[in-house]
Amino acid sequence: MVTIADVARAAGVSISTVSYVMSGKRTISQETRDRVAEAIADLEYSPHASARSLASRSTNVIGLQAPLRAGVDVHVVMQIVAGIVTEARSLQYDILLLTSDDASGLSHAARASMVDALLVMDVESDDPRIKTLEGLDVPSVLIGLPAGADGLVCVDFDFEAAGRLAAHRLAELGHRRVALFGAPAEVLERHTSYADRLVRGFLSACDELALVGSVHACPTGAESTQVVDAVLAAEPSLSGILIHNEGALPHIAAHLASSAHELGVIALCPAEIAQTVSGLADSIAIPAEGIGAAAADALRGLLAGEQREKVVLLPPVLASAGA
Amino acid sequence: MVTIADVARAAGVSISTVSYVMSGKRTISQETRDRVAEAIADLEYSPHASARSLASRSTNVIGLQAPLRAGVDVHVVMQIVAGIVTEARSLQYDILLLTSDDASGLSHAARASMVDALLVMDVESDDPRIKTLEGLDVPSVLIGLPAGADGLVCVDFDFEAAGRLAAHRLAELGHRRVALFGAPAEVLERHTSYADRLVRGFLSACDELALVGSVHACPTGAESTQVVDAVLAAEPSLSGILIHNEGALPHIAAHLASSAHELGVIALCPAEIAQTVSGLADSIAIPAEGIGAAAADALRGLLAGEQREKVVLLPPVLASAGA
DNA sequence: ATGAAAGCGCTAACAG
DNA sequence: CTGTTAGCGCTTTCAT
Repeated sequence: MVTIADVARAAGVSISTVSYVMSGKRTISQETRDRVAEAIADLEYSPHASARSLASRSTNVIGLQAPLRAGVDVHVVMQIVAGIVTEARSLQYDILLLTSDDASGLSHAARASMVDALLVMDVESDDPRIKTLEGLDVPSVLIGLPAGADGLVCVDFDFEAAGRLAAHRLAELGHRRVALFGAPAEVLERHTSYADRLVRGFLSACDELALVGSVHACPTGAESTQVVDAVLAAEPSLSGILIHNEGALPHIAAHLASSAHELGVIALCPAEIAQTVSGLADSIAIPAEGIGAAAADALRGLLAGEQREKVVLLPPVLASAGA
Repeated sequence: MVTIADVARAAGVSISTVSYVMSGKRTISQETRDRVAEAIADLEYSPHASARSLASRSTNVIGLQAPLRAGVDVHVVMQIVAGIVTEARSLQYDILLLTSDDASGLSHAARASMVDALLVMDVESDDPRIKTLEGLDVPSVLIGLPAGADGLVCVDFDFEAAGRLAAHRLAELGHRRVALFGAPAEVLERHTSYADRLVRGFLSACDELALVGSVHACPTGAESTQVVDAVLAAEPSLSGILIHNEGALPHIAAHLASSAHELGVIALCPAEIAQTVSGLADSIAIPAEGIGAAAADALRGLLAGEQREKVVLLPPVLASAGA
């Protein structure tokens, strides 16, 4: 392997000069800088990451805990990760995908100095990882907005506002009886932060608007249409619905299109998903990639020691459906 | 931070003893081992990953290049990654998600000694990363089966056999004119390894069976039904199809269910996806998580210096559709 | 503007 | 069975 000593020798300078050329932390004569740069290029030198982080006490790596389990909307997760990765690359950070998804995985990564910061996805309303994170000496950002994370930076889409927005829009379209078809039961039962907040926003707005609103867990896939049919059977005057479930959306949309019911449908999902479905009244886009980018940027801010707001919520925007 | 010296002091032994207790590379008396273990637990010691890898010349990290771009089947990608992560955890490896998706990202990770091995997904039939990988001194595994990767270990689902299997099954069901509705055009145009192989297997089997077979790129979403309609219009006697496109599958299935055409449909997708769709004749499961696990295991084999076959292809299995 | 050298925390000889 | 110590490759004081 090529070491900094090889580069120094090739360039006819000392080791520290090579180091300073790379870091820019010292003024170096143009001539020397060129010779070093040339040697680096010639030898295809890349500094040994571990040696560097041992000496500098920083890794340029962000630890990421991402949900790979079932029930989550995979497009959303992938896009958030893509956003994180893209932003991280521009900041010269790499992403360590933690292979353990509990609190101990986080503290291990931190104590072993594997990461400069931690990014935690799929946060539950009352998440045990929160107190662990608060006790660590590496900065962290949550994607989600759990209860009692006062000390931590949280970034997410504003699902509560999205729920309210959807209810308002349904009311505006003249619907009086409305329903939210949401995440699969396992996600709701875990009290995943975003699902809880969406429900809260939707129902509270229904209350204020004197709408009759209900919430239904919704399985992924064709089964979802049975849930919809059951709800419609029980409440025939239901006329407007909000769907927050990627996997169910196309099935429900197709089902309603070929059925007698005239339902106003709002979809809450990434814009690209909404585009692939026809028959929607409106949609509210989940800016998934933006969430990831915002989270990575918040982390950059923390790492740079900036003073930041603790909570960043991306606002929902109503879009008329393409069809 | 807690260092090995702290542990040694607390346990009343030398630092090398602590090191050997952790690695098990030396026989240590039970008593000493217990004292050290206790000190480690008390102090919540985790060895500094960089210091360890600098000294030991290994990182216990696998570098992963995963496709986060559009067009790929996100479920498949997520499940493959989940398989990799799960297997990696059991092997005590972490996953570094490389934020650059080109050849230079691979050689950088290798030269900087950031990883012990590389795992590359979304391989194209003639992929520029192949010769880069061959020149590196870290072992690597490709997920895919490109042309001319003679020196490299490749793991994948046997898409060619799957294409043949589907054609045989369609023939068996009595269809004479068949079509493959495959990945989006951008994926086919990139000559992604799996898409190429599926086409090859499907068409060659059609040939042998004297079926009239055709292949059609297929957009994701409701638009896909237009492609199907267009093909059916041009070839009304088409009676059997193979769908290899997660994002199009539910739309096409729903569309055909409410249309006059009586088509035999085989889906090629993860089993969980097939389950969510009704109206399928049969399905062939893509064992996505298994691919990831097999790839990680192949890497483990390489790292352990085992003699291994260069190509591992998971065989396709026909499943009657749940509905 | 440049060098020399002292660590960073650990592993693995080498020495009992 | 255990301890001492020389590196691993780099960053960063001190020097000059």
